[in-house]
Amino acid sequence: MASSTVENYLKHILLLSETADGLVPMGALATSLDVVPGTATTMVKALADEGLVAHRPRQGVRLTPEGRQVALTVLRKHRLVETFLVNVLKMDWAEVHAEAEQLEHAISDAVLNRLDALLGHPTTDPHGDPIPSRLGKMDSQVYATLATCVLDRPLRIVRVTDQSEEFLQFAEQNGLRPGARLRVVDRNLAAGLVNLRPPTGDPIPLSLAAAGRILVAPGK
Amino acid sequence: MASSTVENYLKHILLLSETADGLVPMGALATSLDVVPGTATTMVKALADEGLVAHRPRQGVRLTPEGRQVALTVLRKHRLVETFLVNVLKMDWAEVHAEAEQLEHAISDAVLNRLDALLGHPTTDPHGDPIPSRLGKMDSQVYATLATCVLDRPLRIVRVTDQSEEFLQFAEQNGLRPGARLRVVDRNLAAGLVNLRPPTGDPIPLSLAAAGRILVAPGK
DNA sequence: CGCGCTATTTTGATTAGTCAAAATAAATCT
DNA sequence: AGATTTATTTTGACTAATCAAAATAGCGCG
Repeated sequence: MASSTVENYLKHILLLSETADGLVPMGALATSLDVVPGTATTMVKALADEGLVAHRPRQGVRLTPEGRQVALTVLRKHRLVETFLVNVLKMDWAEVHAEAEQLEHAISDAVLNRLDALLGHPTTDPHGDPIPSRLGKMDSQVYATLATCVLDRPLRIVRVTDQSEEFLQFAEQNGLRPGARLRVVDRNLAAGLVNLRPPTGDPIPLSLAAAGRILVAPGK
Repeated sequence: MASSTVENYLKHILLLSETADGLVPMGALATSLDVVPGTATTMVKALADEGLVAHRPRQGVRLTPEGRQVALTVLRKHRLVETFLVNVLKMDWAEVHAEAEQLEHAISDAVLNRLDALLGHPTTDPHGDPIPSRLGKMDSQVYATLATCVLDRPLRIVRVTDQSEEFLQFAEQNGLRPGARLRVVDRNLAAGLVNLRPPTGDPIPLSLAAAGRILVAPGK
């Protein structure tokens, strides 16, 4: 059995390798795990000995197929737990991430599958993040963000990729959750601002950085 | 925050002090936690430094009020989780103990209270074990067991105090769960046997040791 | 009273995971 | 190319939790 520390390393490598080209630099991994770089190096070498990752010294680390499988299972637990906490226990979507960080290492595969059935085999969690299937398949479709999409067309929010409580609370307040419809009325690169128009109510101003964390698709 | 190791020590001390007279001997604690005695001594001294237990060298250990509060919360989490796993996820009562051993250290107070509400504030778990209240009150009524109760009177099972999967599976199979009605038809001390009569079906023979782990009350 | 048994405590080592700080390699910039 | 900056790795040390085995304390018993 992998310790929760090992599970966390693998999960973070998986998440970071979505952005980078598959090779995750040590610095990024260390930052993401909130450890000093030396710790990450040491640990990654141990993971490599166990066959869970491939380490290219001075370049970065990538998951082996076995490591990827472990990471996907952890991610599946995390996202199913979040879905449970919001849909069944009616918790606020801003607070469930921290909870799931703990629970993802404590629930067995048996509980996982019961939970999955209870929730009706969901494919995304409350933030719109895709839930890996039991076999490790995960939707990896690429979406535009509010910082990059076309202006003045009807859009549908598909995902909010920010785990911080503050941002999620703000998003909630302004109806910025998966499924919501809106348009981007304009974008000011110099000021780093985006203006959103929800179907009803006042326009919403947003920083470009924040806008980049909201993924959208063309919405009818 | 107490580590799961610390939580486990406190929980085991709490459970063992119900049987003994409050002072738990190191040997019993070590056995219960499945560590060698020296480890228990070392750890208990550390817990004493933190004010969670009082250690009487060479005699035993007891919880301080603070330690007791932590232990009761852990126990509350354990038993509410078991109840959730059986009542909501429909898992088998024989397998939930092992699951709860992990989850009891991973769920926050926020989740705990949501679960409590979802379950309707239960006072016992699926095995009949009392669930400590949010304030740390726990029913500690003393019951007779099938090894000690009167013969040939209607009884009601209130609690099954054995966590092993094998025993619980056997009990399940024979309808020996909390709420079930039965009588003890006879008891053979020499052979170490007890014979039970359920309302319908064949009599059930049981060892005295096993009978001692089923608590009963007079049943109408 | 002293002897030996048993439970407990001590001592010295080990493992997983971490940090601080020094050493090294690679990349960048004149 | 040579010098400087930046990322990574190495080294040495630390903490929490554990075990094995030796030392000790208490107890009961002859």
